[in-house]
Amino acid sequence: MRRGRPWRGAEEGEPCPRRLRRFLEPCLLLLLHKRDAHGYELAEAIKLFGFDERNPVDASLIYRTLRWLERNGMVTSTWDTTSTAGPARRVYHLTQAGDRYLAAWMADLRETTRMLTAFLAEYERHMAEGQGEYHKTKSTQSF
Amino acid sequence: MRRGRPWRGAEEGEPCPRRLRRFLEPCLLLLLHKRDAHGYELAEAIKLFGFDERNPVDASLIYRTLRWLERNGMVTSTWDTTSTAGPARRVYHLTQAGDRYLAAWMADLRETTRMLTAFLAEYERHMAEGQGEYHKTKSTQSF
DNA sequence: GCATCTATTGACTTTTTGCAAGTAGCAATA
DNA sequence: TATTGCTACTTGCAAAAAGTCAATAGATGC
Repeated sequence: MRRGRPWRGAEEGEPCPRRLRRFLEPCLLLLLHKRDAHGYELAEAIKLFGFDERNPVDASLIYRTLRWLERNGMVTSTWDTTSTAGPARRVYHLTQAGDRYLAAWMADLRETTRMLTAFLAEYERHMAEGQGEYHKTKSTQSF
Repeated sequence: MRRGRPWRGAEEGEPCPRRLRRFLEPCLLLLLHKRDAHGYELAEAIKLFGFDERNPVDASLIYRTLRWLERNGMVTSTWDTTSTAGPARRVYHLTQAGDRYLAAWMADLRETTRMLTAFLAEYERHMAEGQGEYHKTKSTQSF
């Protein structure tokens, strides 16, 4: 699988690639809310959530996250040895705790979206007001 | 200043407190786009962006981020010794590179918001469809 | 036999954040 | 004038999160 590229700082004037901390958790949980699945499969499906070629996730991070979710009772797993091809697969299953955890994550992400939207609006408002120029207001003024 | 509380994992069924990686950068840059300011002042103003009592940022992170921005040419700083009260203040000033960096951050945050909104919509869609129940679809179905 | 795809794991490193302590100037007040 | 409190900034260390890389291994097709 493709690997995540490192961020070389501000050299190219590019900000750190947008990433929400632990965002893989709600992604995996939502997929498992739909149906049971194994890691490799989830690694493919996760691309639908914006983890494509331009923003890849390392497979090991997916597996690690799944094991963390299991250790914390959010999912359970069983080995599927009747696989059609390749080695055995660890198939994950969402628990009730995982279901609640997902709901809490979603509430949190809604809040994050609200906050982000407000932040972006504030930026637009400020830029519209000052025609994109900076350090133009007196330093005694409040923000 | 108040400190950020640690996250004790999934024990309480709570997700990791919403945080965008390095989100302090665009926050500080936007404030400095408005006018020059020193760290302590920025630490107060940043609360407007959702860093309040429930979601505090450690002051040291603010100062560290400012020094990082300076090392990378996004801001410059000078000492203000004519302060009305307390010790000298390091006053930060946005550079043109910082201005561009902020613009790149904003483009990135807009993209993040789009992605997040799509993710939330997909969750709602799925929940509306299945009445909130999970593991109900056949494992042969795609996601 | 060898390459390729499927599938998972573990070790190591770096980045980012959290936490604590330290320094220090100035002002009010007891 | 000693103490407290607010302003203001810095540093070191630890922990959390993420990135990097390599290894293992079954199955299939050439």
